[in-house]
Amino acid sequence: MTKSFDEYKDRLKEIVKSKGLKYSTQREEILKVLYNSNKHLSPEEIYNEVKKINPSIGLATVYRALSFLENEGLVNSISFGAEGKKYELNRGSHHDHMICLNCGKIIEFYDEELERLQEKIAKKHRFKLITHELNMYGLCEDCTKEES
Amino acid sequence: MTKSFDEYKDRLKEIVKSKGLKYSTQREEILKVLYNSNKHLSPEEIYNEVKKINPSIGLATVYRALSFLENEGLVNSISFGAEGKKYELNRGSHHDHMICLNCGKIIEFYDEELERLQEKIAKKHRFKLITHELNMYGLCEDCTKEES
DNA sequence: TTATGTGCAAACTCTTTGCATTACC
DNA sequence: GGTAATGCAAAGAGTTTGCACATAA
Repeated sequence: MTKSFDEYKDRLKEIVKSKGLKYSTQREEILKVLYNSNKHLSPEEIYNEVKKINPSIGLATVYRALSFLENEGLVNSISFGAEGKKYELNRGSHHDHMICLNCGKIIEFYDEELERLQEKIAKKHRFKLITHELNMYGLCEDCTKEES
Repeated sequence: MTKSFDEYKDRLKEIVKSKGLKYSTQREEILKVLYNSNKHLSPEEIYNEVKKINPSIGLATVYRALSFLENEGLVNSISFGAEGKKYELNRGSHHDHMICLNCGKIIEFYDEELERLQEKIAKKHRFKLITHELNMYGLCEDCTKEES
C-alpha cells in the first residue's frame, strides 16, 4: 500500500516542530513535486516543476530545501557519473538502480539476497555497513532490441 | 603480480598510434601519477602531483587527458556523492568500494558471488548489464573502535 | 609541413552564500 | 516581536572551450 501525501507532510511538520524551526509552504511544495514524480529529478527539474505551483520560488530555496529534506531522511539522492545529483522521495523502501545507457531509463529494484550478501562482505572486512548505492549500467529491454 | 609502468605506457602508445594521434609527455605524466598512487585522486589532486614533475602543465590538460584516458579504458572514475569524480588507474581488475564516512578511507574489494548475483538480477529484468558501480558507506574498522 | 596537443584565460554550469524582506510561531 | 525561511543577486567551485603557440609525426 502506498502512503498518502499527507503522511509525508505530517512527517515534515513533526521534524520541523521537533527542531524548533518554522514551517514553510515552499518545503512542502518541493516535497509534493517529489511525491508526484515517479522519476529521479535534478534540482533544476524540481525547480521547474515547483514553479508551476509557486512561480515566485527561488532556485536557492530548492537547493536549501533538498539538503534539509535529505538530512532529515525524507528524500534520497543518487548521483550518476557526470550528470550530478538527482533526488527522489524516500518512500521507505530501499532499492538500487539499473540505468539504461541508451535511453536513460531508470529501473528500480530490490533484492534481498543482494542486501544479505553485502552485509556478509562488509563483515569480512570488519566494515560497519550503514548504507550503499548500487548502480548497474547497461541496456534496458527496449534498447537491447533496438540494437539488433 | 603487478604490472610495470612501462606496460601502461606501451598501451598508451598503442592507443595513440592506432588512432593516428600524437604522443604527449603530459598524458604520460598524468598516467604516471595515477600509477604511483594507491588512492583515488581528484582532478585537482592529480594536477598538483603532476606539477611536481612538470610545473608548466595546465589544469585543462589534466581534464582533457583524464577524459581521454577514461574513454580509452586506461583509467576509471568513481563519483562519490558530493565530492565529485575521482580517478584511479585501471589495473585490470574490476572492484567495488567501501567508503568510511568518518575518515574517508576507501577499501577496494572484489567478490565473485556479488558479480554473479548482479548478472542474475539483470537477467530477471531483461537488462543487459555492461558495468556497475557499488559504493558501500559505513565505518571502517578503526573508526568503529573509535566510536565506542 | 601539418594537424594534434598544450597552456592560458575566459566562459559556463552548478551550487552556495550574504543580505534585505517575508512569514511563521 | 523575534527568528527562521525566502528570493534575489553575487560569489564560488569545478569543468569546459576558444585560440594562439608548441610539438610530434
